[in-house]
Amino acid sequence: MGRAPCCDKANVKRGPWSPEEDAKLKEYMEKHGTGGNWIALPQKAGLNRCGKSCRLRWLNYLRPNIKHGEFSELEDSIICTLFTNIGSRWSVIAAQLPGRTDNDIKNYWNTKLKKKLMEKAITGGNYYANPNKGSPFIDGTSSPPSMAPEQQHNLWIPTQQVPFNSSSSSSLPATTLQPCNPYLQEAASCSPLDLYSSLFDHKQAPDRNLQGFSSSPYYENDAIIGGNTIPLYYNYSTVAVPGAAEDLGFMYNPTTPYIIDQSWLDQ
DNA sequence: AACGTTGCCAACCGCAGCCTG
DNA sequence: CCAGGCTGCGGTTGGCAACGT
Repeated sequence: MGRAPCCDKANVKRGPWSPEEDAKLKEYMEKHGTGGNWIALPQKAGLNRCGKSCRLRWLNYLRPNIKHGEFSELEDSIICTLFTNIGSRWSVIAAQLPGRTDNDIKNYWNTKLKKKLMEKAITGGNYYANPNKGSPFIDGTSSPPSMAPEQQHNLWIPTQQVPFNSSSSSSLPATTLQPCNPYLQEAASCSPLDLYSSLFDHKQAPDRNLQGFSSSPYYENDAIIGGNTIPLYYNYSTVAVPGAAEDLGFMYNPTTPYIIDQSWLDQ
């Protein structure tokens, strides 16, 4: 037996809300709240809408203190860092940004922020050397190597967190790697297991302590989410780079998710 | 001016997990 | 313990506006 529908879809209004409907819902909510039952609410409020639709409209648009409009640099930073750490858990991310809804953040990420990061990645301004580790680059400089256009398609952004600090890769969820270069957009994907294996095997690093999010003087602010402490502004991760003398520490720019240079993996 | 394309965002959908009887 | 109902979540879609040709 299938699930009973939450409402009679054929007989409820769908699509954009009218100002009158908004006013009815707002008035009802301000007087009575949900009463613990969204399904029954539309009838009580005199709305010909599905309860789920009412809930969504209230949470994303009508409830007090909703912030609309441009996201600040700080908000960008928080979204990017949390996305890097916990993936697309928009409700958790929204909980850190007062006045923003998960839907807003999701839309903002999908339409603007992700693109912004991709472009930033191409410019090479995406990561910094850890001064305590010396230069991470073969040529001894502290800046990332400049990338020729033909190399640029080798940058990838995982669509969700790649847990470097996990000892077991068997339970990793499927993920897609998106090319950073928006102009090439080559079809590409790999499982996190592949990526994880690459990081270990190709760097001959199983005995090395690849760690993410260790305590670090670079953390300026932490967020406590689900009992875990997550650095809000910087991630510090140790990876082994072919050709380098030792494992290298990178500080990732606060507005940059993991950037995996495919050329590292192919050596 | 007309048409096609792209970007944006509100809203919908289906699923998982929680709650309750 | 179990089944059904409800809520919350994240992915996806539809439609409108802006932009490009």
